[in-house]
Formats: sequence, structure tokens, C-alpha cells
Amino acid sequence: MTTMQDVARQAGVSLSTVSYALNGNRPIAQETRDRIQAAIDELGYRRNAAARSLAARRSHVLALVLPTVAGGLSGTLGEFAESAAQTARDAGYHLVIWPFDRREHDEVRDLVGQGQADGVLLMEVALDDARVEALASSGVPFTLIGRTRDPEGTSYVDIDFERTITDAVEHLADLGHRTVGFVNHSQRSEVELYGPTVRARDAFLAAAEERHLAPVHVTCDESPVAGRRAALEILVRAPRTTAIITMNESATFGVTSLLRERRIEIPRDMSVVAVVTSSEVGAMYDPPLTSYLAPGRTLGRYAVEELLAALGGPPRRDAPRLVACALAPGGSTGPAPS
Amino acid sequence: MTTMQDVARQAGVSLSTVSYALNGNRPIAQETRDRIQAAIDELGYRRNAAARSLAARRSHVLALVLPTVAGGLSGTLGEFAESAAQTARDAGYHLVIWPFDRREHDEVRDLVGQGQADGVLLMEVALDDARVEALASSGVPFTLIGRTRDPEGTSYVDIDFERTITDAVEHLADLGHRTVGFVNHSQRSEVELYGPTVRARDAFLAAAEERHLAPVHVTCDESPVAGRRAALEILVRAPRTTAIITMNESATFGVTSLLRERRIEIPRDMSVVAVVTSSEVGAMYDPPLTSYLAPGRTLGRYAVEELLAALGGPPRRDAPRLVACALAPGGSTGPAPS
DNA sequence: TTGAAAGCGATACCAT
DNA sequence: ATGGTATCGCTTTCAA
Repeated sequence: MTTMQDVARQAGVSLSTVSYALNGNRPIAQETRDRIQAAIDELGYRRNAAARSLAARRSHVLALVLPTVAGGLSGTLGEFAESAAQTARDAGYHLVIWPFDRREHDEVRDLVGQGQADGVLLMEVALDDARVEALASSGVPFTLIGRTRDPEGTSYVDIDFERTITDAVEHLADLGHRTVGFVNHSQRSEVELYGPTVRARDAFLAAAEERHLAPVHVTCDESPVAGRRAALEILVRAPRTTAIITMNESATFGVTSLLRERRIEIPRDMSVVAVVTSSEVGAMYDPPLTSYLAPGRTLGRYAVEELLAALGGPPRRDAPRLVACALAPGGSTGPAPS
Repeated sequence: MTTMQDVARQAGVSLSTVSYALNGNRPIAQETRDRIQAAIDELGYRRNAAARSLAARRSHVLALVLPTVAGGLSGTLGEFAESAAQTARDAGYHLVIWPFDRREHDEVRDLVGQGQADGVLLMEVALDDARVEALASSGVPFTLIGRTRDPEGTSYVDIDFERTITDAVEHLADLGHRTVGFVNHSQRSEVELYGPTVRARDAFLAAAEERHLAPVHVTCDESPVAGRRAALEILVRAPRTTAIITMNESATFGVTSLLRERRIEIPRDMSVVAVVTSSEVGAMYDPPLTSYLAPGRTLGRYAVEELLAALGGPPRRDAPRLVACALAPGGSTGPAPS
């Protein structure tokens, strides 16, 4: 193994000069710099990460904590992680994945205590989340993906559910729909005050009232079978429903399949909008679903930028914390039937 | 910050005794052990990771290198990553994600050279893959997810495409089908000798011959639109086709939608089998697709076990390297129409 | 603009 | 079964 001392010797300078040349926080004569670079190239030197972390007391690692969700990372989670990793790397950090669910908060504390990460990204945040307090008391900088009940004072980024749902409702209202269904996440998540569920519900009801629509809100487990049941419930509770918004990927295809079975044609008899989803999923249906796409990549980047700012990096001047889903037009929405 | 020295003082033993007690490779009296543990608890001590890595010359990190695929990690990739992270953690390692595609092999070498990881997991391996040689010459232990052309001598785990495809073909043959289509990955991947594409094609043709079936093999880009085209091509080339196997998640729904449009009913007129897929995707169709599920979790575990063995951990005695996809019965297959 | 040297907090060798 | 201590390879303060 070749060390910094070897490089110094080879370049005819002192060890410390090499160190300063490498992390650039001290002016170095160009000629010296060149000699050092030549020595590095010649020896194939690479700075040892552990020694660096020990001396600098920084690991240059960011951790992404995410729950072991059934079915693994969804497509959106994956996009997020990848974009975050990319952004971190550009800033000289590595992104580590720590698969811990909400109850394993002490594990997270342990790792943080070992100095395994300089900062933490926390996904799937609930309105009241024990992990948030655990992190806060441990003293590491951290950024939430999602929001607690009272987000002020904590660093976070999130999907703008209010904006997204409102957009979707307006889209349908503009098409003349008067009775609109909403297929949300599970009732369990609603009871547990999972942020997206609660915010979407409230936004849906508020937007419907604003536009004088009749809202039909149903919760729904994450499965096609449950989706069928949810669609049925909507049809029973409000037979005049002409549009359904779904925020539940697995349920969406249950909804469409029940409609087809009932000879309710999309979009002629019923418009369907999938929100907080991916284009891949939307493209799986025929016609392609009108969708509002989860901004996974954008959030990944924003989240890391937030965290880096907290770590003393460049501040994010008026960079948004909330990102709405963008409309991807599809063939599943149309004017309300007369 | 509290150090090992603090713990030693508090427990009334020497620093080295604490160290040995912690990593357990020297007999320590139970009573001493208890005193040390008490001191640790009292002080809230956690061993510093950087110092540990420096002194032991091991990072206790495993890196998962995966290409920045469009659309992020797919569901299966996510399952794999999560299971691998879990297994690594149980063995005292962390799993880091390094998002690099095939051309960025020197980036991987850099990180390895810095001692950022003790071992590497390489995903999406092509039959000829520059990254493999880069890793081999760098001297880190590594395990491939997938296989190169000549896998002997390298550590790898992979889906057993041959077994999976053969199973699917037999399943259909047993149901009386005589002409069977296969929707593979893209032509590009076939030309580039992407392992799964090539192996699946060959296995399909061989299994069909074995059972005296007429095979119709088509390549297909990863999209529903391409899937429609592929289905059409199959129907044109072999109008008597009564069953289609798809190994292309995005295309599958294009296939089914074209069939529906043509009033070809599943499974009455045409059986459809999705291979190397997830139950989530299968459940999105109505009826649920008969599927062969990608063994993401199993592979994640096996891959880490392989790597740990190469790192001097417990050897994997006759643990398999190849894992076939398991059949998840659905409603999309049935007897061949007469 | 450059150098010397004191740590950083563990591991593991050599003793006892 | 336990202790003393050199060492890992770098960052950073203090001096020149």
C-alpha cells in the first residue's frame, strides 16, 4: 500500500503539503501541486478513507434510513435513492442504505454514535415519529423525507400532496365532473396518522368543497383485490360518480378491473387519475393512465442538498422543500358523461 | 466524546482488555466482561468506526454497485438490495450503494483503492463486462449478480434462467399448447450479449425443441407499446400461437392489451405466463398473471454470503449459486383451446 | 508557501 | 486472563 508519506517523498515535499494539496484548503504553488500530482499518478496513490475520517472526525457518509417495506423499494423509492446517491457523490459523500423500520430507532442511534454517518436521511416519516426524536437527541444533522405534524424547525423535503391533489381535482372539475371518488392508502395508515394519507384526504375534501364537487373518500389496502372493493364502495355510496382519483398503486388496477367487469368504460363512462405514481405504472394500463408523477429524483436531490447545508455546505437559498407531482397526460380521463 | 480509554478507566481494566472484550477474540473472565459492559452502558460508549477501520485495516463495508437504470431500482432490484443489506448487517457489515454504470469502472476502482469497502457486489453483469476485470485486477473480493460468459473462477449468484424458462415451457406443454411465443428483452440487449436475454432465448428454444413445440421468439423494448408490437409479431408469424411467455415487465401489459383489443381472451384463447417478475406486477392484471417470481431476497442473501465467504467468513458449503423463479399460479393460463 | 509534529481512537503484537 | 504500547494513515495546529 502506498501512503501519503510515500507521495511526499516522491514529490520531494513534506507530508503536510501533500495533505493540503489534496483537500485544497491552503494555497499551494502550482509547481508544487504539479509535482505532487505527478507523484500520485506515478504511484497510483489513493487517500485512505479510514485514516482520513479518523483525523478529520468526519465520515463523508450520508445514511438513508428506510423501512423494510413489503415488496422492497418501490420504483419511486428507488429513484429517490439513486438521485440522492448521485447528489451526495458529487459533493464528496457516499450514500449508505440503512434498512430499519420505525421501531428500530436505537439501531440508528448506535450507528450514528459510531460515527458511521455525518448526516441522516429519514424516509417514510409518520406525523408522529419516534425516530425523529431519537435523531434530534443524538445530535446528527438529519433531513426528513416527509413531515412530522409540526415540521417547523426540522429540515425536510416532501411531496406537495395538497397541491397535487388539488391539481387533480381541478383537472376533473374542469372536465365537468361533479362527483369524484378518491382511493387513499389503508385505513391503518390513516389511523396511524401517516402523513400522505392524512394530507391527501384533507386536501381532497377541501378541493372538492372549493369546486362544489361531491367527494367520496375511501381508504384501501395496498392490493388489487382491495382496489376492487374500494371501487365497489364508491359506486355503491355514490352511483353518480364519474371520476376516481387513486393514490394507491397496487389498488389502481383493482379499480380498473372492477370497472371493466361492470362494463364501465374508461374514459367514456369514468375518468381515472392516478396520483403520486410512476410513468411505468401508468403505462401498464390501456389506455395509459392520466397520472401525477412522484418527483422522486427531485426530492432525492433536494433532500441531500438540505442535509449538506446543515452540514455546513452551501446553503439552499429559497430552494423549495415541497414538490408537487407533475401531470403526465394519459388516456384515462375525459369529459364527464352527460 | 467517550473513548475506549474512558471505558477502561471506568471499569478498572486496561484499554486492550476492553478491545478484546468487544471483538471477542480472546477469552475474557465473565466478571471482567460484566464490569466492562456496565461501564459501556453507563458512559453510553460506542466504538468509533473510523479508528476501528484504520487499525484493523477493514472498513466493514460492502458495496453494491448498480447501474443508474432508467426508472431507478425496479421492485426486484429493491428486494435484492434490502435483503443483501439485512444479511450484511447480521454479519457486522454495512451495505453501501454505489450507483455506477458499466463505463464508470475506474470510479469503482478509486473507491476500492481508498479502502471504502472490503468487498463488492456487482449487479447487471453483461456476458463481457469491463467492470469485472477492473475489480479482479484491483484485488478486492467481489461477487457478481449475474454471470460473465465463463463464470468459472469468479464468485457469483444468479437467477436460474434455464430452469425457469424450461419450467414455464413445460407448464404450457403439459396444458397442451403446441405453439408458444416468447417476449424477451430488447434486441439491443441481445446484441450486447446481456446474460439474461441470451440465456433465456437459448433455454426457450431448447425447451421447445425438447417438447416438440413450435417456438416464436421475439425481442422487445421495455415498454407497453413495444409489447403490443411484439404480440402482433407473434400472431403474424404464427397465427396458431396459443400461449405467450413474457420476460419483460413493461411489455407484458402491452401484450395483454393487444390481445384484449383483438378479442383474444385470456386464458380461454391464449395463455400468458410472466417470468422473472414480481407478484405485485402479476396482481395488477385481471385475472392475476401466472408468474414465475424473481427470487430477489434469496439472491441478495446468497450474494452476501458468497462475498463474506471470500472475505474469510464461514464458507458456503454447497449453497446454490443459481436460484430458479418460483411459480405463482394465477388465472392467465389454461388448457390449449381445441 | 512550506514543514514538523501532535493527535485522532481503535487493533493486535509482545509480555507477564 | 490481563496489560502495555507501537501502529494504522491521515488532518491540522504551530512555526518558520
